[in-house]
Amino acid sequence: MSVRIYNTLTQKKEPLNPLEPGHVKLYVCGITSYDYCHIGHARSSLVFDMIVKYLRYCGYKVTFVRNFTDIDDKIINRANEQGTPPSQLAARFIDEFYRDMDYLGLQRPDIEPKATEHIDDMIGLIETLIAKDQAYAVDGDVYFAVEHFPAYGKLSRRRLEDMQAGARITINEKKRHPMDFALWKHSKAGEPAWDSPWGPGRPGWHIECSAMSKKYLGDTFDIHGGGKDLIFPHHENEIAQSEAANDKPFVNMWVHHGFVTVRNEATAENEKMSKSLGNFLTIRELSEKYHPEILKLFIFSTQYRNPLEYSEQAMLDAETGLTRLYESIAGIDAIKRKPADIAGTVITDKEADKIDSLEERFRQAMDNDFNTAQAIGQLFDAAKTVNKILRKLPEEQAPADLARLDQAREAIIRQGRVIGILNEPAQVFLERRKRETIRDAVIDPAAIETLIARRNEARKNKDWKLSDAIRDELLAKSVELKDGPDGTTWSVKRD
RNA sequence: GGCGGCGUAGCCAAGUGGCCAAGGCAGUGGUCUGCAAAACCAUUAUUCAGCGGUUCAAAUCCGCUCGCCGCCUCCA
Repeated sequence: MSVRIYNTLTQKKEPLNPLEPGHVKLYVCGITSYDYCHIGHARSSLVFDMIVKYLRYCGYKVTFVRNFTDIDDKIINRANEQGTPPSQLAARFIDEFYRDMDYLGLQRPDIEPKATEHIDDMIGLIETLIAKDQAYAVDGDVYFAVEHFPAYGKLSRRRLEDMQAGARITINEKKRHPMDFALWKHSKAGEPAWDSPWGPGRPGWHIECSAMSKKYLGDTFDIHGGGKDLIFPHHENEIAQSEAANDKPFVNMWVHHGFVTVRNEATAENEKMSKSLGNFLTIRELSEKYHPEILKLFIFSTQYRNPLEYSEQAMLDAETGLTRLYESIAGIDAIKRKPADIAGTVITDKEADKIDSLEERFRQAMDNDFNTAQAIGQLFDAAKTVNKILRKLPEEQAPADLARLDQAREAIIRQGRVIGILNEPAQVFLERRKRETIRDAVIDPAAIETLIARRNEARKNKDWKLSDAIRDELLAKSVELKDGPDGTTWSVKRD
């Protein structure tokens, strides 16, 4: 059994076979730092974090590189609008990015190279391409000659002729072929500039990834990832640059995740969330409303390659589901343990098997191109089994049953953490959730406790009318009561 | 126009040719409860957009039709 991953290059699921056995080298295109990150960036970060976590869980050593594009036309334009130096703007949004990543609870990649710190590497690569007649300099610019690279289009499956037909290509007299793309751009007065053999300028967008991946991962590495929108032109161009320069295959597997879409109220249709459409929701906004694990459960409830529609309702569903998992764990934590000296068991073979096979079923789902949706289904299935057992657990329990429940608890948490959830003690999560929901309640906890006491007094006197009146009163304020064997507990109902 | 993808229950979403088509949310009936809530049990797609084809066998493979989305311009 092995991890199978969908490779955009071959359009097939393929077994992962690292060039260096047991060591996966992964490069992911990171952000261009000129604005706050949106939920689409969150999906990207979460998906690759999950992939890294899962591969490590499987025993692989993973070297994970993710870059920052900190010099680019968009950065320059935005900096000019705001009257700040581009370098300052870029640095600021890298900080903001880290704040978002911390909210999501993500580990840092092993290496996070910045474009501006690798200008020399890029210049070296461009010189190699010019020497090989794969690139040419014109008036301080350098362009890649796509016609000199026969494999151009192999990732995005398009031919040069087809692209020209419908493309919106800006006419550029300097280019020999309309699809040639810039490796180096000469700088106008006042723009950031680095010295180069072609005069002062800055790198084109694509060359940084070719240069930095080569530096940190070598000429050929295992996996290169990014959003589907990067397939063309960004990744296509990276392949062209790297393979033309190195004369070696660039990347073995290309992994691309799908978009987050959002409903357009005007057209009632889903559309990609993007800056140009102005319909994006920032991670910062989400962080004010939702626990990060809710966002993760929402994002991983769909396989990473499929589109994902964001909605408040979907987030509320995810919250309900996450709470369900935590409550199941809390149920095990709350067992009043009185091990009895009995060999018997209340756990059926089928239930025992559900628990014993959880890890295996989880791995099967994840091995199949990181099918988190299916994997999560296995977690819920296990939680259901746990609940079933808890319900029939006697006051004095068989040690074997307690051991099995502890095993279940451990297994659910361990698998959950691969997708970034169940990181907190269940009680902490549930208590905090309760506190957070209290904020929305129109009544304070002390008053609730007073009412509960009055109601329990009424119940003792079998004054059901008063008892129900108090319960209804609290329910009207979204406070839900639960009468259990150990007294009455309450929670805030969300609607 | 070129290329890629999607269409599975009220909603979300798995399904790598062959036991009863996972799982979640919502719903319904029941157990429990003074009544509730939670939990549990049962139930909710004789069917996988439609039509053909391949096969002993297809949601899964092939073709066509319809609908939707994305890329081809910056984009996760």
